[in-house]
Amino acid sequence: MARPRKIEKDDALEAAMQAFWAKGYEATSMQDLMDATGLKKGSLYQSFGDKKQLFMDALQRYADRNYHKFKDYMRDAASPGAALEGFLTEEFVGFALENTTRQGCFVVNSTVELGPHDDDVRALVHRQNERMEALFTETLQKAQDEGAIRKDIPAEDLAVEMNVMLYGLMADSKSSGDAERTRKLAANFFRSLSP
Amino acid sequence: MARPRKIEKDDALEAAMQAFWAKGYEATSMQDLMDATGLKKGSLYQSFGDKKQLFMDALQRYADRNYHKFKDYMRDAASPGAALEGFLTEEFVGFALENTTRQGCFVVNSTVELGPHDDDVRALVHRQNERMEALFTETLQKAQDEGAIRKDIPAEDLAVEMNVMLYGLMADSKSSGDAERTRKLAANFFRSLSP
DNA sequence: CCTGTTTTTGACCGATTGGTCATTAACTCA
DNA sequence: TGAGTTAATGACCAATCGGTCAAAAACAGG
Repeated sequence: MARPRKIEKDDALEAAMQAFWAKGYEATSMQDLMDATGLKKGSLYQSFGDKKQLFMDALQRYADRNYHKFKDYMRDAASPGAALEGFLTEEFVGFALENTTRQGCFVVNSTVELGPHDDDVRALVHRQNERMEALFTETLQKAQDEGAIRKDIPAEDLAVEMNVMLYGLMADSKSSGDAERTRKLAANFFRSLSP
Repeated sequence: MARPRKIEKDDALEAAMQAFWAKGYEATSMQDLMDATGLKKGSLYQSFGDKKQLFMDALQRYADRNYHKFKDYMRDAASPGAALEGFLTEEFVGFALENTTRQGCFVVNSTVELGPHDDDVRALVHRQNERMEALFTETLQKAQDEGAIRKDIPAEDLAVEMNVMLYGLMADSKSSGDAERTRKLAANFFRSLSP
C-alpha cells in the first residue's frame, strides 16, 4: 500500500546505541546520530520520536542484551560457584581487556550522567538493578548451599554488593584502563565472597 | 595602580565547582557559570581561561578538599580500625544521606563523563586515586597490625578494592538515592574487610 | 585633576544545537 | 495507469553554544 522502508529500524537503533554508549547523551549530537545510523534527520525523528526517546530505546536495548548475556553465562556454567568465579575473573576481565576505548558500561554511564535529573533513566536503571541483583541472588544462594560462598551474609546482600562492585569497576576502568588492576580487583573480590 | 577586583576569585571558583559538580561538564553552559558565579562572561575568560580550564581548576579544588577531609578523619580517629569502620559506616553514609540532590562524587562523575576522551581529566583522576589509595593503604596496614583487618590480602589490594567500592557506591547513589541501601552496603563491605 | 593600569562589561561573532515541515520519491492496490 | 499511502529528504527555524573584543569604569600614583 505504501513505500517500504529502506533501512532496518533495528540496525539504526544498534548504531545509535553505539554512538550514545561511546560519548554519552549530551555529547552526542543529532549530526553524530545521523552519521552513525546513515539516516537523515527527518527519518530519525519520524522513526524514533525525539533525541531523548531514541536514547531511552538504545539504553533499554543495551540493558536487555546485558541481562540476557549474564543470565546465559550463569545457566551454562558447570556449577553456581564456578559461574560466579568464572564470571568475575574471566568474563568480566575479558570485557575489560577488550575495553580499549574505555566505553565502560552504558547503564553506569547513563546513571552518572542523567540519573540525578531524569526520572525515566532512573526508573530504567532501577528495574535493571532489580533483575540483575535477582539473578546474582539466585546464583549466590545456590553457591551458598554448595558451600562455595560464605554464608554469614545473606545472598541478597552479597548480590547487591556484587552489583555495586561491578559499578565501581566499570567507572574505574573509564580512566584507569589498566587490565591488571581490573584482574586483581575481580579476583580479590571473589576471594572476599568465599567462605 | 589599577582597578581592584570586585569579586573574589576563590568565591567564583567555589561557585563554578558547585555548578559543574551538579550538572557535569557538557550540560553546564557558560550562562550557568555566569549565573552561579555572578561574573560576566568576559571576566570568567580573563580570570580562568576557557571553560575547560575552569573545569579543571574546579575539579582539582574538589579533589584536594576530599583528600584532606579523608586524611583528617583518619588522623583524628581513636584507632586505625575505628577509623575505617567509622569512615565507612558513618562518615560515608552521612554523606549519602545529605546527598538529596544525588550529586554523587565530582571525581567519579568526571571520570565517567570525560575520562575516556580527555587526557587531562584522566591524569588528574589517576593522581587522586594514587594518593587516596596510599592513604587507605597506610590505615589498613596499621589496622592489620592491630588485628582489626584481615591479613590474607595485602593492604595495598584492600585499599584499591575499597576505593573502587566507593566509586560504585557513588555511582549507584546517583540513581538509587536509597540511604538504607547505602548503609547496608557500607556495613557489609566493612564486614568483608574484617578477619 | 590627569594619566596609566587593570577590571568589568555587554554587544557581537560564527558555528552548532535540537527540532519542524512541505516536498518529493517509492511503493501497493484497484 | 492512476489514486492512495507512507518513507525519505533537505531546506529551514529560533535558540543557544563557547568565545572575542573594544569600550567603559574604577581605582592608583603623580
